[in-house]
Amino acid sequence: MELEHKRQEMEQALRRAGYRITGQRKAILDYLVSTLEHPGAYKIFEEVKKVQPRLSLATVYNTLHVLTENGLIKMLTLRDDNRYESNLCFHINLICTSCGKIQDFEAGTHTSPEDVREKIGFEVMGYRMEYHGLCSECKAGADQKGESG
Amino acid sequence: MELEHKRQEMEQALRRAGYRITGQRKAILDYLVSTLEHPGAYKIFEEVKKVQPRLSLATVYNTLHVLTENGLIKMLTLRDDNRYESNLCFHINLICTSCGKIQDFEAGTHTSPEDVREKIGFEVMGYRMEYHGLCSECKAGADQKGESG
DNA sequence: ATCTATGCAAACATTTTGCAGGCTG
DNA sequence: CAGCCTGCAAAATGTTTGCATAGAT
Repeated sequence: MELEHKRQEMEQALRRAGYRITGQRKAILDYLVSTLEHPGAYKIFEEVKKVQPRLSLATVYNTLHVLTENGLIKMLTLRDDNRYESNLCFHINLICTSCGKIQDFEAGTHTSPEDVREKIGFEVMGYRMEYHGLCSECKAGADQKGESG
Repeated sequence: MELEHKRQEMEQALRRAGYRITGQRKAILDYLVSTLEHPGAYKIFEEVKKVQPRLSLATVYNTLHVLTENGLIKMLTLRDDNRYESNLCFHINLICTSCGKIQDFEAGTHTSPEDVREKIGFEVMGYRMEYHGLCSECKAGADQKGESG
């Protein structure tokens, strides 16, 4: 199964990075790769608890932290809560301002709001674009360190 | 002065919406339109307090809420805190993953990561695109209400 | 004069931390 | 078997709320 494969890859990545694979982490990975929702920490806690009844919220936070740090999942931060997604391919997050649902939309290079409306009926009212990276100052600092080593 | 003008327009908008223009709100608007930083609530509190010493944090939150609700400012939510900006023209938020600084980049229709690097030396490592609007279900609901009224 | 907005502090929700013991490798 | 990871509960952080009073219109 495709998802099973994806989870196994994530486990390998964790192992390689020196982390242990516990039942809790497995279960959290399972849930994250299988859901299309963009769950928050508490939602993850509730869902995974069905499989791991003794799970604690702190463990969820710990695991999410580890996964984020290692680039295995991404954190979306909405106005009131943090959500997580395991879909790392580039896509547009469609955020409904009415019900709060988040969908992913696979984007081509020149995807436009019209494409989104035509294909899945999502009505775009506004958008936001973020680039993450290094500002010129920080890049200069990083370059210096890199050159000297 | 341009900024003064912008603040006055925001005051008018608030007045039209039935809000009162208090010294605190004026001062907060003043600060928001004048800064290029993307301050969080506490930063705003600290800065505006220099002008309005009796200002309370709750008032800052209240005002930010009112301004956001009325579309006069936008909230950026980062991983750990919420930031605000009064720049409503479309632009790309350049978020430095090293120092956390946020800059705005005026974007054309086809701005690319290369443009950003060439023009201001920001090195793009990743990006995120969000569309905000109505999902198909919510749109259907809104249409029904609209038609029956 | 009216009624909203303020300041203060307590309430709240969410995330992090510290410690003793269990489990992975 | 060693040391990381877990669960629990308490601590820390950021935001909201309730109430009496000041202040805008």
